[in-house]
Amino acid sequence: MVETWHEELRARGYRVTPQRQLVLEAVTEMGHATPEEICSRVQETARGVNISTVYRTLELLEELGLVTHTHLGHGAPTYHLASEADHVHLVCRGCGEVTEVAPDLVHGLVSALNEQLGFVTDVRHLTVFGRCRGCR
Amino acid sequence: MVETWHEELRARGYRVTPQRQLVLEAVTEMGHATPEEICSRVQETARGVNISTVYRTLELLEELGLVTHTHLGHGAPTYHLASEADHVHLVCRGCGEVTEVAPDLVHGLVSALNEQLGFVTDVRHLTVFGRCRGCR
DNA sequence: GTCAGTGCAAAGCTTTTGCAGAGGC
DNA sequence: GCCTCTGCAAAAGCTTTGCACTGAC
Repeated sequence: MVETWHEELRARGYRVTPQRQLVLEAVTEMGHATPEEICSRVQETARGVNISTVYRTLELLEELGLVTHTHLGHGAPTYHLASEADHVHLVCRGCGEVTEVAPDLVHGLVSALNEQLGFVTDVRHLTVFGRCRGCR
Repeated sequence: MVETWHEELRARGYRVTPQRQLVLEAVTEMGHATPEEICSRVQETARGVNISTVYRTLELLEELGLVTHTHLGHGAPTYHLASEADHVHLVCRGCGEVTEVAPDLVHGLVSALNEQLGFVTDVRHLTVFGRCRGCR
């Protein structure tokens, strides 16, 4: 799977740049990260990289289907690799902890929405708020 | 249930003001609305009301348990009455339409999370992204 | 009369945009 | 060499804050 996305980029008339490679690397290594965090990580390697480039790159990578984002609360969205196994996010209002759970937990919900309403759920974007065991 | 929240306010050392009454009325009438929209609505009655007052009031009303908010995507959160029947939000990525569905659709999910992980779901804050029938 | 609440203006934070120069192809 | 991408700076969108005046009690 080495760098096949380079071809994908070129095929669509986009260019392969160091910034784009670094952003994708950062997302790969960090798992869940905000644009700000990704930018900091990238800047450890290439100091000049601008936050607006990170935003533009994330938008591009998302369009290509390489990354996705989720809203885990008020603030900034977090990005992670689209190729990671699907998972649902649990966010605890007490301690703020984010847990990933297997998507089969929501399978019933997804089927019901599809059958009853024709609504196709984007499972990767699903975030459940509540309170974890320790914070009740 | 007429104005029992007035007592609640006073009991906690807060005051009952026209602005607070108008904001609560607006939320009641509008269902799902952003702070901006609520402000506009309030200003139809009382022109001088400031957006920062709306923010401060919503925060207070939420603390009192009278209203809740949900994030329906990138932009501003939307507020609605906490006393409204619980419901889950479906947001279509195609047309942006927001649909409310009965919470029993997610009952299986909620039970599973509670039994398997001890996680208590805040159903009112649950938003499901995807594509509606017309936008597939 | 006291002190919480308000309006106003300014600042804060995240994200987007315009533009000239840099660099991938 | 062409044209996309980048950095920079400025603007835009949403929310918060400081402060003096207003008004609920």
